[in-house]
Amino acid sequence: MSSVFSLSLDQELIMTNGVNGGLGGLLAERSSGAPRRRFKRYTTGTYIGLIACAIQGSPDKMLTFKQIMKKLEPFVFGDKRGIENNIRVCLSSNRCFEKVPFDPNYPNPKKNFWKVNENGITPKMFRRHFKYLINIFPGLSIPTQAVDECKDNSHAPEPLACKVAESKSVGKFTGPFSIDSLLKSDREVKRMRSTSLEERVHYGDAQRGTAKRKNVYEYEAVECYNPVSVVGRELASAKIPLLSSGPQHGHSLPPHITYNHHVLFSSPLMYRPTRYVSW
DNA sequence: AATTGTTTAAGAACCC
DNA sequence: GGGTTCTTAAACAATT
Repeated sequence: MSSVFSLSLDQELIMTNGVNGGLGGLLAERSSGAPRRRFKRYTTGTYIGLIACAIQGSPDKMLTFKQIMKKLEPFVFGDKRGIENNIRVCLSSNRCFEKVPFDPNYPNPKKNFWKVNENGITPKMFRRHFKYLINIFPGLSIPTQAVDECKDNSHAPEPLACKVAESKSVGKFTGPFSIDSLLKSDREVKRMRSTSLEERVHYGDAQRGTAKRKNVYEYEAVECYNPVSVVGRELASAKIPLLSSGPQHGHSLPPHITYNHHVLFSSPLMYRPTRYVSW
């Protein structure tokens, strides 16, 4: 079975800063012996988002490091080794990426698939690394029907489903994990939840490894109170329609909208068909 | 030797 | 402005 994961060099997925453009900018060449390069933060994309998209665009939702590099190859210019290093750092230091043994019977620490661990995606990470998907997914911002029945929202984990029901918003979903909320300031979101959420399970570090991380995610963990993907829950509770049959702005949702958080990454429609990369 | 993964650290951009 | 987050570089270990 083959799958086509399309990436467009000139659209929102790829970082644009008007200078270098695309990964050619983010992944700029480093001249040997030169002082540490000043990097330009790109507004709409990061390594994490890109890697996640590459992985989720694969048929099995997991790739080896080599396969990841292969997927991103068209966007890699210049110092390939440095870029590989950066991607490795990203993979091994972020909890949103998870290793899967190449062969479970013979686990090998150096031979793994990498997959996206949605449990490791916090709202903050979502905003930072995936928010550009909002522009690609009209369904994430369209008015939605009120989600007023917990029992019918069987695809969504209970805690959020009930929270959504509490909000009873007609027209637009405004729950704590609504896209709007996700795009609001963390402070606002935390204030919204502070009165209703009691015990939260600490997630540990969203990133692994470095010393400077050790106290970083203390408060961020507050946003993850259930071992279920925050992103997935958000989409579930908002009953995001599949893009292929999604409603237009101002239209009501079709009756049989099912929760499929994989749409976040898997739909080929998330990319404009400007340039395709197949694998 | 090459590849893969982990860890540390510094600097810069981002966010509150 | 200060804390946080991301990018980059580099060293190192383990494995192929």
